[in-house]
Amino acid sequence: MVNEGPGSGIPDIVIGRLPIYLRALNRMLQEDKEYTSSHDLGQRLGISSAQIRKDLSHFGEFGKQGTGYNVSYLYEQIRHILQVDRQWPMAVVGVGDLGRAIANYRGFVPRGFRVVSLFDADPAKVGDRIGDLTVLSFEVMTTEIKRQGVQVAMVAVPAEAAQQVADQLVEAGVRAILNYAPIMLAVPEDVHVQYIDPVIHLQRMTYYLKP
Amino acid sequence: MVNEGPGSGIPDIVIGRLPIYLRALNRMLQEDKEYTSSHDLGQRLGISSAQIRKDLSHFGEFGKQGTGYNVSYLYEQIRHILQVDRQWPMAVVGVGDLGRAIANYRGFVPRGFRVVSLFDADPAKVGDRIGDLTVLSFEVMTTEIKRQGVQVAMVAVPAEAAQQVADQLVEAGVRAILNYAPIMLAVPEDVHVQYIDPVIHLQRMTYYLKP
DNA sequence: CTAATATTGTTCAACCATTCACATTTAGAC
DNA sequence: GTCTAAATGTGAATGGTTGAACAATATTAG
Repeated sequence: MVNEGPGSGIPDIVIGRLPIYLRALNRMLQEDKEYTSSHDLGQRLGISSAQIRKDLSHFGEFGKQGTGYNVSYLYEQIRHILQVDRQWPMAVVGVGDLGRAIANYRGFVPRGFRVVSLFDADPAKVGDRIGDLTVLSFEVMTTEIKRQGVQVAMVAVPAEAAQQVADQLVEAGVRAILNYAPIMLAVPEDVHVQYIDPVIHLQRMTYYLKP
Repeated sequence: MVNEGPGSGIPDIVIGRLPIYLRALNRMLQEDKEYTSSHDLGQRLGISSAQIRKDLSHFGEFGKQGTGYNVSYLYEQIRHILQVDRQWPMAVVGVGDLGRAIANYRGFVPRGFRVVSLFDADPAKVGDRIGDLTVLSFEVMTTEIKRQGVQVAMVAVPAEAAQQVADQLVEAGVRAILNYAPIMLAVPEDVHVQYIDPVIHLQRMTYYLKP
């Protein structure tokens, strides 16, 4: 089977696991591991081997019976499926402590992303240099994002400002937003949003922390 | 029905949505909204009203027919269920840019958590003051965590160090770990782990970003 | 070469989660 | 006081995801 592309009916939950497989495969590459199996991979990730085989089968046949999967080949295939076999320029909006940490993070580039512009509403921060980038004002955000062809943005502003920022990003052509503000964003159907709120994860765990 | 507590068979996916409901309810409180409905709440969150009613029904009957839910009452009930109607002392391990951002974040306290200690392996960082906390060395980590009764920790160290840190945390009595390092942790069954890796979220979105 | 072992891709059954639909209750209008 | 509209909580139906099992195939050992 060769089945790929959006709207082709591959469950979103399957797409959500591919990056996890990718991360594990990358680690295996670093360990100079040449072959793996669904069982091996599943062991590391706490996922059943059947599920891994089924997930991959949505996109093609990547393994060999008896042998398993060539790590480097499978890695490249999944990179291609997820479209991270290229580099996505990314904008970061909000340069507080978190925005700064994001801007300095070295982990994006090897995995398909690169921060190319920083924005903040605070005039006191505009002009600051972080790494080799200069913080820009909200006024130039739309034109700058358009100019650089940015389609992916990370939002690290206070909750109160997040929706307005998102609106401006969408207006400028951004199609994927990773939102760190603790609020749901309303965006057009064709714009993707993912959320990161550490407190949500913490609260999910305390439920189970009975004495 | 009065059904609460771990092992009582409430699906984990339901527990995972409660913090999201809580966040929306908190926002309604700020807006001085007195009543809400499953429909209203679902609208804001992009969740069906039926699902919200069913989720809540696992824990009791919190609404009134015809009227809906009293925001403040439902808020307190969910806070109680999740055990965030108290303050959990929290340790942060790894004081790079991210650890620093976490340590300075003002969003934990109003939602049930408080960072009470910081640790780093780098002797150059030990002794630094961040907010009103002093960075401590790994040597004193176990004793300090035990002394303060910390059960919740956030890990913001490089992937290579994360497993070792987790082992030490578990040894010290930590039962819930929020891991920012891009690697799966092996922990005993009764220890809970949640993961935050922004790149995972980004890669999940680029799949859909076909031209 | 043959037998034994390992592993894939896929089918099917079991399980889990979501949505539908409705009886029931409440508030508010007239 | 009665009627209408709004909303809950839940049982039944639907839809989706996971796991077990197996035929097919590759590798390795003898």
